[in-house]
Amino acid sequence: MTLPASLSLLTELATLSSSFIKHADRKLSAHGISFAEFMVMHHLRNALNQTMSRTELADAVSLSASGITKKLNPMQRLHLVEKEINQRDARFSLVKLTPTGLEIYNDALVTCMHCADDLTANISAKQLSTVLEIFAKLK
Amino acid sequence: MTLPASLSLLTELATLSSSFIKHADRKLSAHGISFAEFMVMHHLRNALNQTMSRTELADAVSLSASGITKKLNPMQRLHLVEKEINQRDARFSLVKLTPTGLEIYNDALVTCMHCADDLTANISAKQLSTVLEIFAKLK
DNA sequence: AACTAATATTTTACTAGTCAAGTATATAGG
DNA sequence: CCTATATACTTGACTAGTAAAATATTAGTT
Repeated sequence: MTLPASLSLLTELATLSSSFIKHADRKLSAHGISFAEFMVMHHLRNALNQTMSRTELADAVSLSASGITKKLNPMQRLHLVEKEINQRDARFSLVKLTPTGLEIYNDALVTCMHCADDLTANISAKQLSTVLEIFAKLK
Repeated sequence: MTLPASLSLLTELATLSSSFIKHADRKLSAHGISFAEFMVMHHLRNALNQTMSRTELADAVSLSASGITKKLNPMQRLHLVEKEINQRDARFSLVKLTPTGLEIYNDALVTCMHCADDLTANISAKQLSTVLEIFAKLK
């Protein structure tokens, strides 16, 4: 009995990402951060004013509300990010990448790009863009 | 400054798989198992004699040696899998899917295929096989 | 056979996440 | 206004994973 290709996609996706994240984690440890922390900084870096609300950020990195709180606490202590109170609504607190955070992000980015290149070493640029197009349609 | 596509692949892969696994976890909870447990049973189901060594299994699901021990313990208590001692080398212990485990796996498989179909609803069969081909080259 | 090294697994101590309950603030309806 | 409800976040109790040390067994050398 053959299984549908869609199921293979699900299982492959899980397996691949799990091993790549572990690989990236090992490499990023040189910068003192995890891949999850890199992802937080990555989203902040590309946000307007390098600032996002905690909920936006949680969604972006697929973490729960409490998950993002617990992830950001140590990052604040290390001055990678800082909290800003929203004047209009004191319930929201905005998270902003600090200059230190930006610096570490930029260093980590180089490392992460090496990881990404290793990962994609056996596929062509065309294939890469094909996969990205298809990824955009998954959900 | 634009980032290389390879990096996007890495970040998209992480984000997609994280949200899909959460989705699958919610659906599979109806069968009393997690997606990670499903993956363990999935690999066992497709193994010769529905039996694998713990190390093989750990590699297959990207878990550490201790991770697989902790994952299998409750599965043994629920009689989803059973331990078999290898006669030739008592260090190895083989893990086998039980009849109960197989039954639950088969039910969960249906649920998981629905998840996989939802996931791939917006892409064609051709695109699906293209992605799988490319996935096979990543590493 | 006895000592060393390698392999497979488990245990221990720790980190990172979840869900549910709790807190603080804002909004809407009477 | 004031109560009810919703929203944004945090805290607490718990689960799932890791790395490193401990244990058990096998294999290789002398």
